[in-house]
Amino acid sequence: MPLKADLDAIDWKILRELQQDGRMTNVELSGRVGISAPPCLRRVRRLEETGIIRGYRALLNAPALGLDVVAFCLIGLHHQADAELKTFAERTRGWPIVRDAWMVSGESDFLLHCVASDLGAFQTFVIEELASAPNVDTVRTALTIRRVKDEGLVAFSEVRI
Amino acid sequence: MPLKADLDAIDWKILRELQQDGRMTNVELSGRVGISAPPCLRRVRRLEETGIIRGYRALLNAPALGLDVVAFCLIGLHHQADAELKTFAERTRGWPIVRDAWMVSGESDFLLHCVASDLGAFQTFVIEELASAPNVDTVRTALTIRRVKDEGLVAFSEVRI
DNA sequence: CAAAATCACGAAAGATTCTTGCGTGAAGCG
DNA sequence: CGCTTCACGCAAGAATCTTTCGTGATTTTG
Repeated sequence: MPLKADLDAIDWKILRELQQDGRMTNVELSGRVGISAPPCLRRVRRLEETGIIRGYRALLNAPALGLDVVAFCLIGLHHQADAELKTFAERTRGWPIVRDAWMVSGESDFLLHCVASDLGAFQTFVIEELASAPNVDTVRTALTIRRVKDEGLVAFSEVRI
Repeated sequence: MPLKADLDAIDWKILRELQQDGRMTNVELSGRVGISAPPCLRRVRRLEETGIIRGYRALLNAPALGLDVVAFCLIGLHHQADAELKTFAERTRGWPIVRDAWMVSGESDFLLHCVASDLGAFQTFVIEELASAPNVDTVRTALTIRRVKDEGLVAFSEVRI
């Protein structure tokens, strides 16, 4: 399996640890991956600078914040030319309810991850904003009941090189 | 809009900042939200202890790690009794390719966020693992072309109380 | 209405951590 | 074989974290 960056086993451990706890101190991290603090920090900086680590984020508890509705929307457009795709992608960035969005291939053209305070707010968004947006053909929604799994990008079992 | 926790404007600012940069130092954070470091740290600890902040995570760049395929799978089961739903939910936790998963209502029963090194690995997973798992009725996949939006849970414009 | 209690803030100080600057040893190359 | 390169780890200064404590504002209570 070819890699686009040359990471050794220690780098993978660092990624795994920071994925589990992004606020871990460097000394704690260095101890877990088996090297001293200075080279550990240099590795983390390198991973950040090369873009392998895109950033750090606090994970928030939606229900505790009064955000009771998490849903996914699959959007089909009438026309899928490059300009239309870009136009719709830009539109998603203006909708605060849409937390992240993907352009996809398959039966739909976009997949939207939405968070709203209640069902009414979500339905208003779907009807008045999403479905009535230009070029939108189909809107299929899936309301989430509960999160079943929540890991980072890299599997914990992953060990390479 | 009723909230399940009593957060003031400063708490919302903290959540917004830590969502954008989860590794921000406490002094930097305290300066941004307009209070001194000690009370700021107390607020962060409180948000962590009450579970409003679920954790911190490094965001990784999938293509740079040789993970070229990101896809979503919509799964329909034959039987949706509680036991069957739990069984399938448990099964998703054993699949490393599945990074996070939701139980949903609508046309499907589960939505899986999958990451694989290449199309072959993903197809093997879909055919040999997913579609052939017990009780699985339908599998619809949407391969992602690119990420169009990527924010945290709380909108940056959000200001409450 | 006044007194007590509660709460959160901010200053100060000690402990921890970060970060940089070398010196050392191993691996790759001419 | 010797030079270069690279990454590690020690040590020290700078920055940050974290606790303690005093103060003032708000709320509760008699």
